[in-house]
Amino acid sequence: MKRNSRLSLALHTLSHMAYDTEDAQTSADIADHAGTNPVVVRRVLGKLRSAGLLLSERGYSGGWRLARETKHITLADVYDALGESLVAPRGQTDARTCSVTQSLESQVSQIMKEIEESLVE
Amino acid sequence: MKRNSRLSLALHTLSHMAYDTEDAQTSADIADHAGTNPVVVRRVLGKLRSAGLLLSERGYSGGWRLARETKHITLADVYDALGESLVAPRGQTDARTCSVTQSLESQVSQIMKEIEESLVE
DNA sequence: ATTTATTGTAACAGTAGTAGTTACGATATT
DNA sequence: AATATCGTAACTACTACTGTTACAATAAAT
Repeated sequence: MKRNSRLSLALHTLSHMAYDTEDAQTSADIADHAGTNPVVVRRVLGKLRSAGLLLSERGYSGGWRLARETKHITLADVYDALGESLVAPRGQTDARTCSVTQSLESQVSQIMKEIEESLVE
Repeated sequence: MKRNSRLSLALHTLSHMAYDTEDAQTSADIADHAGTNPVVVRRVLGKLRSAGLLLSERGYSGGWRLARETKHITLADVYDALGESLVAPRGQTDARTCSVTQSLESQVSQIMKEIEESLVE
């Protein structure tokens, strides 16, 4: 794994969860499947939890599960949850970002909402 | 300027060029407008030239100009020209990338093609 | 109560991409 | 010959990212 594979990790995890909505997945299992580290998984999924897409439970039989059906999770949701930005370096999108950038970002966001089937796939 | 502002730089430059298709723009001028360095500009625009979106001329009154009207340059063209990748770290998209990633990338690419007005704006 | 399994998070190291910069050759106009 | 410009290599500094270890907090199992 190298750079910016968070979106990839998030989408993979959501895909797998869609097939097994019953059991909670531990970050260790997810990390194994994704070929990465549990802490990395917790970091990424933590953002999805903050956005209300996932739930996590601590303790003995804890783990991660979907907060809602994947049918109702759009690519835009995930994208936004991760705070990704196609154009501007994250953090520079604070105040006087130019019109071109802004219009583009808003368009990207709208477009994202049109792809819902990518997670059902 | 920090990270991954290439797409931003490319789009801005194309926008400005759309207003003045007559004169060739020097990398120094473009860099001034964008608040960056001529070499950085040449690096980024060089990729657009390789993709056939721009033309450059060396020598005395040289500079950069559009290879075609911006009406016929899509966001997808620019995105592809820069070799950007939303999901996978660039370079990892070589062989056995998983189906989820591939289907997503292809969808993103298709979706991009639907936004042509963003450059005309 | 103790053990065990799990998340949450901080801290740190190594890696790698990026922007910025300088330098200089190649090229074209004046 | 002088000037202006691109093309590109080389280098530095910065920063984001992943991977990793460590440990506190929590919850179930025994």
